[in-house]
Amino acid sequence: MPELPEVETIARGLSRQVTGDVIESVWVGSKPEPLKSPAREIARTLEGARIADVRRAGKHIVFDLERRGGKARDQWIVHLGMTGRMFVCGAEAEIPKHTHAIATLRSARELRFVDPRRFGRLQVVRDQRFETSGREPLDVGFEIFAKLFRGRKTPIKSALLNQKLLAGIGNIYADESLFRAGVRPRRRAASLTRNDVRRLYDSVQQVLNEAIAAGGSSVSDYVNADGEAGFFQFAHRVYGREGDLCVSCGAPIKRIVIAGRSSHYCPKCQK
DNA sequence: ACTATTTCCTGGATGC
DNA sequence: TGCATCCAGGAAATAG
Repeated sequence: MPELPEVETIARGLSRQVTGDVIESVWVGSKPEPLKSPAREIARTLEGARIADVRRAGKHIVFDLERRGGKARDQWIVHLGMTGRMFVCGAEAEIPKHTHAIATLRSARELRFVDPRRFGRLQVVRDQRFETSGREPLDVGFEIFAKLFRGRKTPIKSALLNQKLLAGIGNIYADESLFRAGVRPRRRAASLTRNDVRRLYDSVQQVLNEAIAAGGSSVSDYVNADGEAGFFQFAHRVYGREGDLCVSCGAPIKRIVIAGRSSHYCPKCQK
């Protein structure tokens, strides 16, 4: 499932493939489509626009668009949800099931959005810079990071998943960060000591940077913009390892459910 | 203002 | 083999 490192990897790949290309026409699938903006507005905003850059914001892919001669700051925002894929292919390539949008490029290639589970979302933002409400975990300073958890009764795991606080962390990297920080997922966010928060801050940055370097985690069917799997799943220490032995102390990894999300941790290493 | 719970959605795994 | 059921989870909606 695409979280920050996977989206970062995809956005980099797409940026390399389509920056400078021009969107000639757009097709958006019929009726209940995963859209946040009306199909007509998406088509109107994209058609004729030049892709100036592709980048990541939180878990969103952002296509910065440029109009001929215009100064408008339009953007095409793509959220992949759980199973969404965004990739470039030739126009002759077979159109897979669950294809919801196709942008035809001047280079005669196509940019396609495919999402079986339909948790993904397409959106356009016009004349303003798209911003996530949460902080970027790799840019935020320690003091602001620490402040996010102050006074919060919610479990630290839930706080890490809350995109309004930090944008981009999902289930995998929340669990992996908490393991490295030695903090149990059920701990109330406000109960973390300054040292806990310090270790968590360092762990989040470490895990995300290592995962980006590994091209993300391919747990279900995630592949990057070039169709290649990432390999950070081999570095997971707790996620998906229920019953396996802790790499650090040998105790069996536990799995519990917090707010409906499975959470993995080492009962011996995490306090 | 917060927090917790429910809902959306389909493919793959599991169970009988 | 086949059919039903469960589960995964990001974020929005709903309830408390």
